[in-house]
Amino acid sequence: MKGFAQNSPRIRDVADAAGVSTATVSRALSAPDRVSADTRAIVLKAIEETGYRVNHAARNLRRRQAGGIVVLVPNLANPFFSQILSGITFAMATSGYNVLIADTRQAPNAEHRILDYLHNNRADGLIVLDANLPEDVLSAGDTPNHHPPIVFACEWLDADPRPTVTIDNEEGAKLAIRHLADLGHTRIGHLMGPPDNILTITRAKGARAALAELDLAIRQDWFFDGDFSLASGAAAAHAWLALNDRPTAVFCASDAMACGFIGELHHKGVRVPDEVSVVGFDDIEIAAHFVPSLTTIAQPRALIGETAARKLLALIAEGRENGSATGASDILPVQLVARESSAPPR
Amino acid sequence: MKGFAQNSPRIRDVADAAGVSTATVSRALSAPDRVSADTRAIVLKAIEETGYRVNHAARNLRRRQAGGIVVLVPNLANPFFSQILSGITFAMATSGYNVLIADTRQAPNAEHRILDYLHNNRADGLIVLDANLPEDVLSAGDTPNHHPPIVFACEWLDADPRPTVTIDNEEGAKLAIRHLADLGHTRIGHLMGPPDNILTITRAKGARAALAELDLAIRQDWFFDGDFSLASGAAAAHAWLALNDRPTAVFCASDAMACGFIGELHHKGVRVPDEVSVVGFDDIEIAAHFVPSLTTIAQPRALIGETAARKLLALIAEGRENGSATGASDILPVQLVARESSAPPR
DNA sequence: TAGTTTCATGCAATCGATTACATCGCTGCA
DNA sequence: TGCAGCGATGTAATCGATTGCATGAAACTA
Repeated sequence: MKGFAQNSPRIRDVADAAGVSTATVSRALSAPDRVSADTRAIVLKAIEETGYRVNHAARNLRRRQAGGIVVLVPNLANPFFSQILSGITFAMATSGYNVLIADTRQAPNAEHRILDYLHNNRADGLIVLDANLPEDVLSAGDTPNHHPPIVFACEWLDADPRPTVTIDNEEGAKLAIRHLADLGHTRIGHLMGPPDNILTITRAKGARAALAELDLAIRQDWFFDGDFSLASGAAAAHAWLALNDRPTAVFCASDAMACGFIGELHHKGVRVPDEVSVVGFDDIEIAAHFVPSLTTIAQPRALIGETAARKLLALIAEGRENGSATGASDILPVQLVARESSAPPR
Repeated sequence: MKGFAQNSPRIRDVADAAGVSTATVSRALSAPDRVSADTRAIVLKAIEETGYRVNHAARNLRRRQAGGIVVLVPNLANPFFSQILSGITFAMATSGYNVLIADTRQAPNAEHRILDYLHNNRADGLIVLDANLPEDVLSAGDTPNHHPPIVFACEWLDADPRPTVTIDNEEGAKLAIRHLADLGHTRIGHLMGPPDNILTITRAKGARAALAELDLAIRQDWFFDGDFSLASGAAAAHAWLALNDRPTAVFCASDAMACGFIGELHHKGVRVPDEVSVVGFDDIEIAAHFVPSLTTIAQPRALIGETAARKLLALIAEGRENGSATGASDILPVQLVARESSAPPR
């Protein structure tokens, strides 16, 4: 036995069964209006009877395409991305393209494998959720003709012309700060993401801008370092506790950090929002069920994935016909969701 | 312009550059010891110079394979699965196989597309994380030669001979119940998953067995219905509150439900573990940071994914050589992690 | 030294679907 | 009646890598 693929019917078998040529069968499938209605019916019946399935390898070879798109995820184990993936697969479901996922931070030689994806094999397009890839991997200018279309989602490269799907991060941060100020807080801190990350930078910028608008203090020691993770949120709790002069509210750049922060404070006997108010960012599913439930900036994760996928499909189709690759970018709206973790200061 | 793939070098170009035949180039890549060391070096250099990348469509066509494996996930948006996926992609990274993901509960006509995966195209193997697929889709007996190898992970079909990678669910449930009993609880309830799910059944069975061993009450009204989700945990909180005669501890079949349960009780002013102890199942990342931190049964999710992937690779390789598809199954160990959400009854 | 084996390599068929081009029969118009 | 035009279909080349078989050289055996 050499495998299971042995005796599966080919397009030739269908053609014979239907009494037509393979070309007609092929057309009945991929260009239905190029065959007469009668013939199409006969072919479809023959396909049914033989149990024929197209061989994608052959189709892709002939069409000079890969038949799939690749999603580069910084960390698959991070639940934040699962709903984005869900949106992507949803939008891709009817497209005929496969969805491949690759974890960019995963050994071994991830970099080499990503290059493999980029150089016009394996993928007809890419959705990149990680803008912190090695510089050269994503460099825009070089040999543009050898890259499949790319759409950035969530994260992006500054001053890069390629299309992106993002949310209004700056506005989100402002909403958070204003919300806390509205509650009466005047001493507001910010727990940031990883240093080089564009989201970190943008959200911190928004936070600063809002604080400035409101004439509130912007204190370096109230801007805590983190990396979006639960653990870094817990670590920030210690930093907060160590301060002599503490902010009465902290805006965290991710819900995960907010949960870690609150959880660790709880262990130390500090109550939220009684002693400190907390606002998160993302509105992950657990946010509504956390104790206390988490005030946060909601971003439409599934929609981000869906939008990015549709945009990529459009780019692929466009590139097939002519070369006018438009790089329009979408900015999806964010929304403040007020819950228990934020309250007026004591 | 017709696309980006236009002028990418073919194996012919490499052969010309190296002054050898295409056969030799091909062998230098896929069977290095069939060419002399000298030739191999020359070929590798030529590949480097030309920037050649194999065309996977052509390779797969010739090799009569799909070049990828498919993971069927019941719900991609559920973070529980992301770490399993992470383990799978990790184990697959060096294999040369692509990892495709498909959400089995996603419109439209998901069923049809799954059949597509099953019938020896697109995928050289499947990892199935959802044992509740339509019967006929996964029926074991029919036309076995037309199915690629399948490995079930997490969930499985009862009395199905195909290989599975699971954890010891029954033992996990027993650990949870015994832990609560050790703390002094005698009135213990169980929040279950979706009715037809094999995990629900097995964990409930383990819970019942442990309660029986300990001579504790097994009360129908203390077995709550759920579906593994946060929302169903919150709903169960209302069921618990509605009881006149309440259990002092509840073992939940998933961490998500445990969090939903605790969160909703919190809203109603009921404190955990003061008024009721809670034990979860899964040890998702947030469990350690929840308020209160969650006592739970840890299962090695990344390892499950990794094990399933390796098993599948072995099956694929095996099927290529001879037909002895061994169906050995792995049961990975679980572990109780005691945290704050469980304490002696008042 | 002649015969046999082994190793490295080349030649060319092959995987299965798509599609440019050719063909054929009709319709419609002059 | 004759011919352009059109729609439906067939023929056969093609996509690019792999691999069975053949070949020639080198190494080994008797």
